[in-house]
This record gives sequence, C-alpha cells and structure tokens, in this order.
Amino acid sequence: MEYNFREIEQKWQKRWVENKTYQVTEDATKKKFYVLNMFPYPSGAGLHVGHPLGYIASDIYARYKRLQGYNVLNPMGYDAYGLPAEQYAIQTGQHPAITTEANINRYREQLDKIGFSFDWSREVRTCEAGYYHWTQWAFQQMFDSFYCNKTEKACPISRLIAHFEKNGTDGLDVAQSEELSFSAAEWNAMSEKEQQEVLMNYRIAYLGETMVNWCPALGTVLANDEVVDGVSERGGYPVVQKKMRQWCLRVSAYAGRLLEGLDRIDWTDSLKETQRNWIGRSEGAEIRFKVKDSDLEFTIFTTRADTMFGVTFMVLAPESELVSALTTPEQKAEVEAYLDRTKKRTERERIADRKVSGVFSGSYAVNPFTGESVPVWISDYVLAGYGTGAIMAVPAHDSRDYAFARHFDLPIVPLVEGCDVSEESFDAKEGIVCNSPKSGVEPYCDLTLNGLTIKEAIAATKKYVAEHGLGRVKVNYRLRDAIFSRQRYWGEPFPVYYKDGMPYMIPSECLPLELPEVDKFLPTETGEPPLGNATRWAWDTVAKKVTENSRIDGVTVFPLELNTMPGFAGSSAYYLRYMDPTNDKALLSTEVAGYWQDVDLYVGGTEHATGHLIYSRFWNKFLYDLGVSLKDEPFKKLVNQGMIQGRSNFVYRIKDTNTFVSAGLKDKYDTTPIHVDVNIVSNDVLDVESFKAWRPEYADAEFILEDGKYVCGWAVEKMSKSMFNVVNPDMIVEKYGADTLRMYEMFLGPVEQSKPWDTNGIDGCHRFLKKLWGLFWSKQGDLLLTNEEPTREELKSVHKLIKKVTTDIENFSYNTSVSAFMICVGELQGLKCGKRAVLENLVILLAPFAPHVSEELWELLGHDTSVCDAEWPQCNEEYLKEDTVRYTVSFNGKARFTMDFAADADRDTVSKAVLAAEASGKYLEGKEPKKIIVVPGKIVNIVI
RNA sequence: GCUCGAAUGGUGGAAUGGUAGACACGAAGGACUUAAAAUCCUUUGGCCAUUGCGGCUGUGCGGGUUCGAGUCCCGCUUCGAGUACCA
Repeated sequence: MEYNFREIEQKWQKRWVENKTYQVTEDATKKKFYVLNMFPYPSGAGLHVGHPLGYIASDIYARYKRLQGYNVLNPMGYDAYGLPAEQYAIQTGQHPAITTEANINRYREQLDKIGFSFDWSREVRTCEAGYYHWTQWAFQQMFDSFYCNKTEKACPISRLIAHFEKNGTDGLDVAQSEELSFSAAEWNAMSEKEQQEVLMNYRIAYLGETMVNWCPALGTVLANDEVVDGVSERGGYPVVQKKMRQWCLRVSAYAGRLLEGLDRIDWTDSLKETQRNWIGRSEGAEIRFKVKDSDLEFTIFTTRADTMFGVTFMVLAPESELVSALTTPEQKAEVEAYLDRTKKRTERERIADRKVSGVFSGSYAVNPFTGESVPVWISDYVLAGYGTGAIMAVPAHDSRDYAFARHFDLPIVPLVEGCDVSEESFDAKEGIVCNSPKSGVEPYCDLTLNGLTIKEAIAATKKYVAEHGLGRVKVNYRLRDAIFSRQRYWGEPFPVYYKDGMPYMIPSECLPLELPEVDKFLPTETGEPPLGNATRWAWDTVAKKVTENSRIDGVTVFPLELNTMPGFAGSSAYYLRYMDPTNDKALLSTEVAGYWQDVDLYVGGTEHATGHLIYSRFWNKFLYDLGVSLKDEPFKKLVNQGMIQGRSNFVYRIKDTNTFVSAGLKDKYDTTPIHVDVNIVSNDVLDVESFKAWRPEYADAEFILEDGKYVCGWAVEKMSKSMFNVVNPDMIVEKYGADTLRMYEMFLGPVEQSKPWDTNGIDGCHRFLKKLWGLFWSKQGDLLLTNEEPTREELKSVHKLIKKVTTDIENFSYNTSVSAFMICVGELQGLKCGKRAVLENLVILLAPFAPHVSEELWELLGHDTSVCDAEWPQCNEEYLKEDTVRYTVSFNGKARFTMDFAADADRDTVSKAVLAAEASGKYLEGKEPKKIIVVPGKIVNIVI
C-alpha cells in the first residue's frame, strides 16, 4: 500500500471544512488557550517557504494544547492596508481593494494547502469597514481621554475640563505636550476654540505641531520605526525633517508602564532589551540656569548632576525656541546662517557626516553652583526632541562635548581623580570626584563633592538641587509620541471633521466612516493628501452623514480629515477582535473578553520589536484603562521565529564566452558567477537541459563538467526573486505533501533561529512518513494491525517518545521532536510492531506535526472521530527504567563522580564498589570515610 | 560606540557539568533490478593502525574552577541582530 499523500491530504482538508473541525466557541466547561500569529500583509508575491515557518510552529502548539483538552483559539486574518497596493494603484489605476482581495485569495489558497487548524470563521481584514469601525472608535476614545500620572491611567477628558473649571491648572499631574499654567477664571473666559486648543495639549490622540520624518518621494510622513538609516524602510527613499500639524498618540505617557510591564511577560530577553532601549528610561535632574544680565532662564536635563563643577559651556538645539531669545544682535547674522545650513541637511546627511558644527549665541549662562558665566552655543548635536533641547556641556566627561570643546577651543575641566583628558573624555561613571569645588577657589555654594564616588556625588547633587529649588529630579524617556497621520489613500480614514480650524469627532453611532472613492490615488495638485481628490468627503452634522464637498458651508456641513491612519493602527488590537469578530455593538463583548482574556502564545518575527509590539502594548493598555481589554499586557508569551533565508545557486561563465564551468574547476578559469534558479538545481547539480531552456541566451550554452555533472556553487542570501532562490510552498506540497513540508520546516533547526532553506534535506522527512505508513501495511497491502499486548521494548520506545515530544513541544524544540519520531519509527520497524496500543499513541503524538496522515492512520486504527479529539498520551516512567542505574557519588554531600550499576544491585554491592573506587586513593585524599550512605534516589554519600 | 546573541564534521544541527557529533542530508561501497526509480544494508570528525584489539587528537583562541568543561567563570577573536549624537 503506497503512501498517497495527495489523496490523504485532500480528503482530510475537505473533511475539516465540512465538519467545521477547527471552529471554536466560548465553552465555559473547558480551559481556554489563545494562540496567535502575527497576521500577514498579503503581498503580490504570495507566500514563500519561509512565511509558514511560524504558522506551522504555532499550529503544532495549538493542536497539542487541543489534544490536552484546552479550548484553543487559533485565528488568522490579514493586515490589509499597506503601501504596495497603493503604489500599484498609482501606477495602474487598479483600486487597492481589488489588488488586496486578489492577494488575500492567493494567500488563502496557499495556506489551505498546508493544513493549518485556523478557525477561518473568525478571519479579520483591517481594510473592512466592520473591522476598522473599531480602529476609528479606539481613536475617538483616545481623543476623548487624557493620561493621569497620579492614578497612572487614562481618564475621560470631561474630568479634566471639570478640573479646569474649578482649579485651572492647579494641582494638575497629567501627561502633556507642554506645561501650561492658567487659573479657573482664565479657563472659563476662553472661547470654545481656545479651550479646544488647550485640551489638545492633554488628549491622548492629539493634533500636534511636530517635527516629522517627511518622505518626499512617498509624499507622506513616517514614524520613527519606519525610518532606517535616514531613509524610508519601504523603498529606501530619503527622509527630511519637517514641521507639520499631525495626529499624534501620546505613547510617551505610557512609557513607565510599558517598561515595567516587560518584567511580567515571558518574552525573550533580547526582545525585552530591545524594547527597554527603545523606551530609554534615564534618571537625572532638570537644573535651571539663569542667563547673565537678563531675566531669562532655561532648564537643562542631565544624568550627570555630579559634573556641575565642570560645565564650561551650554548648548541649545537649533530648533529650540530659546535660540531666538538668547541670540544677541551682534551674533544674529551668524546664528541665522547656521540655522539655515542645518535645516537644509536631511537626517541622512546629519548621520553620514558627523562633523562638529555650531555657533555662539552671544549670551552667557550662570552656573548656579559656581557663579561662573559660561557661553551658550547652538549646535545640531543637541536634539530638540529629547529632554529640554538644551544641555550643560562637560567636555571632560562627555565625548560629544569633548569633540565640540576641542573644535572650538573651549576649556576642559576634569572632575575625576587621576583621569587623563588630554586625548579623550573620561565618560565612565566610576572614580573619585575632585575639583568640586576647585581647591583655592572661594566656594560659591555649600556643596562639596570631592572624595565621593561618582554615584554618591550624583545622588548628593540631586538632593541638593531639589532642596535648594535649583531644579528637580526627573526621569526622561527616549520613547516619543507616535505620529499617527499618513498622507495616503489606502488606510483607515479618521472619523474627524474640521470646524473653525479645530477637529471634532463624528458621533460614534455614525461609525464606521467609510473610505471614500477617488479617481486618482496621488496627492492633489495643491499638495493635499489623496483623499483631497474625493468629491464626497464632507460631514453633514444635521443629517449625520457624509455628503458632497460642494455643500460645505462651515455652519452645518464641514470638511472631513484628509489624512488616513498608519499601518500600525489596524494591527494594534486585532487580537482582541478575533475574540468577537462579528460584534457590531462593541469591539468585543465583556463576556467574550472574560473568556479569552489575553494571548497565551504569540508567534512572529523580531522585526516588529520597536513597532507593532510597542504600539499594540500601548493600545492594549489604553483599552485596559477603558475596561475593554481585561489584561494589562496582551501577549503573555512571545516566541520569535527566525527568518528563512534563501540558498542561492551559481553557475560560472567563462568570461566573454557562453561556456559554463563546474564549481570544482572554476578556479582554473576567469569566470563570472551568475545566479541560477534553484528550482532547476538538485543537490547542487544543475539540470543542464532545464538551464538551456531557462533563458534564450543559454540555449546553446556549453558546459565543462566534473564527473559528468555540472556542480553549482551556493551562498546564503535573502530569499528574493532577484536571487532566483525563492522556493514556493505549493511546489513542495505538490511534490512531497503538506505533512512532509511541515515536518521538514520544523526539522531544519530551532524555530527561533534564522537559517537557510535547503530543499535537499527534505527527502529524509518524506522517507520517515513513508516508513510510518509502512508500519501499518504488509508487503501484500494488507493491514497489519493486531490487538496483541505490546512488549516491554515496544512500550519503552513509544513512552520515550511521549516524554520527549511533550517536553520538546513545551520548549519549542520541534527539530529534536522530529528526530525522536524518526528514531521511534525506526525502532518499531525493527520490531515489526503492528500493535494498536503502541501505534495509537504514536499517531496522536504525530498529529500536531503531520495532521493529515495522522487522521488517515487514526481512521485505519478504527476510530470514527477526528484525531483532533483524541487525548494526549501520558508517559509512564515505569517503562523507561534502564537496565543500569547511575549513582552519583558524593563526599559530605558534594557530588564527585558517577558510577553505573545494574538496576537491581543492592546497597551492599553499591557500597563495596564505591569503597573500591575510593581505595584507589584518588578521591579521599588519605582520609578514612566514617560511613557510606546509599539512599534511594541514586545518591551515594560518603561522610568523612 | 553601547546592548544582546552566536561560534561543534562536507552541510543542517544533537548533547539536566558525566561515553561529543543524536537525527537528517550529502558522499563512498554493497544488495535487489536488463536498466532506472524506489527500497534495504555497511562505512562516514581528523590522524595513525587496520593480520586483531585499538591508539592519539578533537566543540573559535588563551587562562581558570572541577575527579570531570562543548556546557560554568575571567580575558580575547570573529560573525550576526538591535540601537545610535538620548546629555
């Protein structure tokens, strides 16, 4: 009986659909388990063999948990908004919705062939109105909320208004863009517009005038995580800094909670570390400096308060508002010329050419600790967006200040005993403080740091600053607010209209606000985003619906927002929507949220560490504050699957000829390596005829062979079309079957590790499945199954497997599980074991890995239910007992060496053997043992 | 620069501090076959021995702890990932 995987896989895939095998409902009698994959963006290229890796790994876990009796939620959907579909639309006029739909269908077809246990009845697509309804809703909630630092949660904006009406800004401790100060009377006297403007300063979703990463080629702004090395992540176009009015999310308000939450989740240390760096908490102090001969003062942030005595100049960021205030008339021309120069530079140029540059403002600041006046400079090495946009420069102990001081010949005052600052600064936070204050100089304040360690000095200075009203202790975060506007068509429209220049939310009962049709997907001629091309894009506040732009009157009909939301908007809460995907009353119902709670296992790539995984944690925390999400952290455990790289093959053409030389002989000639399609190469041997047919120019190619074969070279590269190394999962399924593909993807190596795809090894997994199939059949094609009692050897083999596979799945060590299956089947083959009691266990264990063949075998074993409803077998240690027992011999409880004894050896035998061993004198160093204790539990302890 | 991770045969990779290289691929030899495919058997880290047992060496480099180190500690080298004027 042959292993006909095509027939088997089709049969079971059909049956799973018919029987709705993988549909789940909220079943209160069962414990829940939520497995989640990062949902894909359906690109036009379709899936390659690397994409399903994580899906297979999570599918195995989902199926395993189900066999253990859990009610498993394992959904799938599509992150359907995105730039490629829009770019394609611009080029071809094809509506992105059509492209996206076609790509989704292709993805689905490919995914279905691999045999996942997804509950497709819960599919979500971020571009569907029923879905983005709740993206828009969440945005409106953020608009109507502020963040209270005291209670550490989001609160309704109405509470803030009530506070202003009663107390003004008095006693306010909230997250804000800038610190405002007004009385209740002042607030109450403001016009509606003025009040709205003030509230913008506090809203969690707010319209802010911010420096943004503007990408002219894409015609849109980008978030920090979408800019890599000063160019756009997608397309690699240059990015410049530009001030624009944009929607922002006050992610920074949650910085502390985002940081602290990391300690409570089971993610890899490296990923948590990446997020910690991105959040970038730093403890320091804000210290006020007065401007000499002026009433002005300004605040700087420093983590090195101990270096106050070594400040020799101050530096302002060019974008800082202080620049114009502190520039003296004499310096004005020079400063303006400098600002002009820096503005023109793109982010990329600033990174590429890190030359020291700057200009003197003409003003001096007074050091509150020494009374000295130090010059105030302006330089682009200070960033406007971090801290206060101004620093105190301590060239002796900061390398950037050092470079600046050297370049402009400013003084350098060392503050650590014995440090040498003649060549470079001493940045380390260690050593003993000196020169604070300088000896022989009349002290200006009563603080002395000399003799303290740096750490002590930092603490002492902070205390002093706080007590003397010179500033305050402050924690700063590197994490910035997320810019939430994109000048694109293919994204969620904002449910916002503009009245008198201020944004207002359309009533939540009118959601979703659907994306309008446009005839062009490019920005308008006046430079407005693509939605500016829509003719029906105005809001009628009376009829409460979208209407023609021509009806805008500014009284009851208003223009709608032209920006759309960024990619991360739709992907930030999709895991919640899977719980209750068709609910049109709420994002999800409280009952459903109460059942599924949070994601138990999340599988996806590390590339989302500082994007999606920060944003969705933020988004979830906000929804948690609202009581919608019931868990503060959305993803309990996260596993990062590695990337599958391509394994490219090369042929070597002798220069200026059409002759190709085999890899082993190429060094004898002057050759050019050329990528060759990996699909016409097998075990690095080129199929010469297919190669000739591949490209017209190779039709009459000639070959220099070795041993009658043309051997190709190879290299590991990114899997991409241009390298001709893309392997399509459909082809593998066609040739070997989905079960072989699944087994092999897992066998390739640890899930977390990146590794190259190499189709060469797949035969091993395919052979294994054939062998397994062969266990059930005689040579004549008869079913071999018997109900005989299994032997001890057979039981041992399968119980070893139970133990191994169970622990391996728990540890995501699937590659060693596959090995264990191979060993077990090999052993059973040797034993010619066709016993039901043994094979049933084997089939259940295999079901998560190779579900189709397991179903078929389960049926052969005489079951009329799905193997998915079976019960995960328990390992019985009794069967695993070895013939020998290893004893650990220890002296005074300290383990020393091990000895093997027959399993039935008695204590006397063991004691004698141990004594004999020590008699060699090696271990006891001459001392006599007082007694030897042989205890069950395999420890022999010798007390001296 | 900082942070994190990795380094084991021709290849992918196994090894709670206890026989390094499981399992698989590839390779070599053999069986079956007119032949091929498929299947099965043997060998396969290196060096030496192979008329026998076997012997030596070996997990990037240098030290250390330990009866015992691929594994733990210290110092390097190389590679990968993240981040980068974050005061």
